Amino acid sequence: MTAPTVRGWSPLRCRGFHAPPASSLKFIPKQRFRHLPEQRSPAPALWSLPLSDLESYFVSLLNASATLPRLRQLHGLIYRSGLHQSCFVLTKLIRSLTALDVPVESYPKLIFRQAKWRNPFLYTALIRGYSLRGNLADCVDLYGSMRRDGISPVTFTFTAIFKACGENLDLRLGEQMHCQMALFGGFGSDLYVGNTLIDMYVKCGVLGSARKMFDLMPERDLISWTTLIVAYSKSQDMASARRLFDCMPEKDAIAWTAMVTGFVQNSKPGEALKLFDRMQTARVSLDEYTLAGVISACAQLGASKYAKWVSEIAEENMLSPTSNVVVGSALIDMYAKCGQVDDAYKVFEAMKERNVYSYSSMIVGFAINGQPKAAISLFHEMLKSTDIRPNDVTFIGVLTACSHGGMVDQGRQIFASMEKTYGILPNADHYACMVDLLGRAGKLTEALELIRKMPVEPHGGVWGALLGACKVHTDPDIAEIAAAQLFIFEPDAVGNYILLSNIYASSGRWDDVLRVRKLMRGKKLRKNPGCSWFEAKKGEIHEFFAGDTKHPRSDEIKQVLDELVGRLEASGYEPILNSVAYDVSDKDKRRILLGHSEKLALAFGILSSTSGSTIRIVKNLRICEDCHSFMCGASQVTGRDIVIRDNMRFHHFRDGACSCRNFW
DNA sequence: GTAGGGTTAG
Repeated sequence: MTAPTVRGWSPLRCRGFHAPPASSLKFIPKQRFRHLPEQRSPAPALWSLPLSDLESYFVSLLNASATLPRLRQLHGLIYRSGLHQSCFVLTKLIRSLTALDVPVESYPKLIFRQAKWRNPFLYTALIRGYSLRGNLADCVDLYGSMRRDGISPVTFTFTAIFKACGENLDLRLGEQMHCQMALFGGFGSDLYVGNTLIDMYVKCGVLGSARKMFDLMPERDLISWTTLIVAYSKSQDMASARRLFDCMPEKDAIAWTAMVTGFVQNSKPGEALKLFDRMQTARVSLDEYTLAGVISACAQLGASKYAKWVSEIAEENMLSPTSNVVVGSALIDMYAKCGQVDDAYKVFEAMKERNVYSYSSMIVGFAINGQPKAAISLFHEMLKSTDIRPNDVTFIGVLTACSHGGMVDQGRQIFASMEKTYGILPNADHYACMVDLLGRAGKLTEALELIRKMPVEPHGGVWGALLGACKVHTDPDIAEIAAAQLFIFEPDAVGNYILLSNIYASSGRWDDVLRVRKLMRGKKLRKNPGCSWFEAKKGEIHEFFAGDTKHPRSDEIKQVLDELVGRLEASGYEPILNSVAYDVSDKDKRRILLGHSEKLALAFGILSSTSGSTIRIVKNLRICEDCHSFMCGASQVTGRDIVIRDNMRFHHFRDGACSCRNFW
């Protein structure tokens, strides 16, 4: 055992004494001290020390003790040495106990009750114990006793209580305690107290009060600034977050990371990467947290050039996906979102440690890339050969897989097992998956019934799943019900109006089509122009709009497209004219269909890429039926793999078939 | 005693 050196204690000052070997602490029978040990005569060598030295010595032992049996042992020794009269030692003991999972009510409270003297720190240690477990009522009770005993609180007392108020979202009590604290004066200028108050107000959802606190603080540190930046970004106010960030007198890696991930969480991956670039220019070190945010930004962009770039950065910074579970899981998600599910699985396989994030990302990755069987089998493997328990997101992945794989019964079973076997209450998102599962299988009435009976309030996702299924199965009546709800939840989402209008168009209900168009005009909503992107070999992105002739190689593109249409028609392709939601001539419909942006992108892809390589296209809107059948045919006659990521999902076209099994 | 992270379906 190393001799302790805390608080001026030195072995040299205690002639003849050496710290006892660990084995000498074993002589106290365990059960005797289960609760409070009785006093016994001290061991001579140790107890001959002056009390102040003993105190320091025990505190150093307590600081180094991380297990309950060891703390019990020390407790015994403390009583035998007479140190149980020292508030300092007892405070440390209570703190060490509450840092473990020892319930405050049992052991720590007993020590507190038996203490001969109680000072503010001893009270605070127990209050903090309650606070750590989110037990606000007992925190405040004890604070009351403390005041009745005539003991003045210290800064720690208030930080513990404010933390508990934040955890419990109890704004009223938080404000009350804030006023109480003001009566004592002085505490308000304490940095820790100020920062904890900012955090409390943020957690309680009153950003205004948090900002006021921040503005009133006589001095601020990195934590004050970062807390507020995160609060702004969580409430989708990136402009305020950015303003604060730019005003920060100095920034550390955590502040930079908070800002980068703020952009990611607010679906601004481009901004996130720009800021990350600045972070690197400023030579700020990065860690797994930063990288996870950057990888997530790349995942949102979904372009493989970023995948390569970010993998290199990870390696340069010794953050290998093999050994770092956070980086590994983020990379799995990124590759999956770039449509490179094989690369995602390579990362997954190579990881030394996996957790529920790694498994969920991989399961979702398989599910959205048209490999439902792989997703389900990975789920079963996780249950069978690991101790990792699925969480709500894992079930989203599994249910999505069942839905895309048409496995209705299996989906129903898994959905039922969520609560029964895993204690996870299905939320509205899970119901959306079930509606999707039933809807894709053509069970539209059953899906509607499920929504009407669900115990949680349905949200836009649930009705959207139903509307999507109505598109696949052309059911304008149920579509009307779903759309009516969606127009309430998402009044400005153009896609829903378009979808309903397309369903009407497919059923030839042109009057209704016009009615929806009028509704859109009334709300000043415009259909987003269809746009597709193709990433060329060197990573440059080529953009195509529907009917676009602006590309420098437009003539060649048209030539390739005409040639392709010829070959497709020879093998039986017939344009799906229903996909045009305008009441125009068939000739015009054919012309409009041929101008769809993904077809232009495909033609350019064929023109500019090496033969045999996969053609990857990203599209801003949902792929139409005609383009879908066109791509199936194109993959067959050209022998090329085509991957299209539309705004809903991935389509992997190979040998004339799509991974989505024609349901999307 | 106080600040940053990765997985979510239509």
